[in-house]
Amino acid sequence: MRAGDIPELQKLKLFADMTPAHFQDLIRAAYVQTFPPHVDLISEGDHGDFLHIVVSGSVELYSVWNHHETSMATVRPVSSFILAATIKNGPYLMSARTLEKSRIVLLPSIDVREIFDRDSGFARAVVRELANCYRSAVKDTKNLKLRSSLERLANYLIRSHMRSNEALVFELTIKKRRLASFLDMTPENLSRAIKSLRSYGVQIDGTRVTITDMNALLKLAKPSPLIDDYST
Amino acid sequence: MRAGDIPELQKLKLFADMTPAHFQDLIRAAYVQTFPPHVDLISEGDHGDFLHIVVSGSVELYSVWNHHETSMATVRPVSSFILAATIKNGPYLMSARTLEKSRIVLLPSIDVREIFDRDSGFARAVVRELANCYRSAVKDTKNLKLRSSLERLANYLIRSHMRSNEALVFELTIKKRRLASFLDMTPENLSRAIKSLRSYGVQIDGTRVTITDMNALLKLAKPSPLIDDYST
DNA sequence: CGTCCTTTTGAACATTGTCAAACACTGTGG
DNA sequence: CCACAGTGTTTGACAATGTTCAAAAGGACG
Repeated sequence: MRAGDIPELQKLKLFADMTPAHFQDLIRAAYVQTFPPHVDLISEGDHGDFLHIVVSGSVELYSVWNHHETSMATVRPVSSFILAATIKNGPYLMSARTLEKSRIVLLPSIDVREIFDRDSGFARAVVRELANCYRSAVKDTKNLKLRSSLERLANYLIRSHMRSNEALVFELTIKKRRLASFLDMTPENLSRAIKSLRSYGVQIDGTRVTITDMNALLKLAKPSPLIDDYST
Repeated sequence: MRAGDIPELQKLKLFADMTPAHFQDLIRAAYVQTFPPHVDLISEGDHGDFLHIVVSGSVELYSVWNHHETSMATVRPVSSFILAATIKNGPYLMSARTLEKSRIVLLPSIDVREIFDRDSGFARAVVRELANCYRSAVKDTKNLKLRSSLERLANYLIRSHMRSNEALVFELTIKKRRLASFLDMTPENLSRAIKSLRSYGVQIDGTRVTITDMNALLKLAKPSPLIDDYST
């Protein structure tokens, strides 16, 4: 692969501060692949031989234990995933599958670790990225432990609202089934929670969300920059 | 502060790979302080001006939202905490308080960031540390989402058992109240869960845990290296 | 138009949380 | 050394929350 092949890669902050020569080295052995929807990319427990980057489409990170499955996150372009396993040269802690047709760049972990040792700009970018990942994960834990499922749903909607330029009408970007799992609820429980939100000025019809009383919703959700991520 | 003042610091993998000169620079402006039990060290939302290192005693990391508090982790010697906030120069996501009389080293964040930029050995160590923190946090989330409270307790006991050299009789190192919060249960619920574990060959009397049927406990807990940390 | 999948609804059930009270443990001061 | 206060833990009754199972309703797509 060459530097110009995937211009989207340049958008990644992870690669912004490295020397062009090292960037070349990094992507020389990389390759891009387009996957159909619902294809397993990696499986937890496997060894992390590649750093993955979603160039288009979207990828679900999920985990399984004792026949239960839970949705951990959705990765959207342009972002890398499982950086920690790559750097640590350890097993993946999460599985990943495509949600839709997706283009994925695969960077051999060994090259990532090698360039990481040689290029201090890249090393710093890796640190920033890992610090962000860690802080997101801490926020996830707080969200789960400190809030009820109704409060988690309310905050999820507020985050979605922020990401859609504060529109009061917007579309859910994931299926309700997966949203339920992401919020640690059953689909039935989510369905009922959605009904309960009507008394807080939220209408959800199919995938279309309409917020009619933001104050009531905020009063319930009590969003906090120390728990909720308004970036991404 | 001088390099020889706190020999315990040398034990930290975080400082193992840096040049002695940079280590000197890093700890020059640092200071050690001994705190009584139950003293607040940092408060979430505050700005991260110091990297903290527990030299002796122990520290609880906890979080608060909407008048609820939850215990996030216990930091034992010799470990740093809130490295991510230091590196990111961002607000703390968790509060910290001493659990007992504790000696804490305080390293000015600005120095940590400066040496981080100059010393690539240190930078790599920071990356390793953050990657570990992130992976621990992911495991926490999986533990919370995939397991029931009884299963979390069972796995907590198995981890404690491993840490006490696989002894079948050992002491709980934290008060049940905090353990409950850490496991995301109420004290009452924990108390009942402990009783339920009797049918899985676990007796808990005060702080003394006795495992009489490890097979039964393992069958319930189904521990996994992809969720449980047997290190620390 | 069916078929498959998701979502919704209802009812029974399980789990967990809340509140109040009893009990146990710890350390203090008399 | 004991009485006692203060804290932490346990227990019981009950309420709230969340899950399971079964079935119906709605959508997507060949």
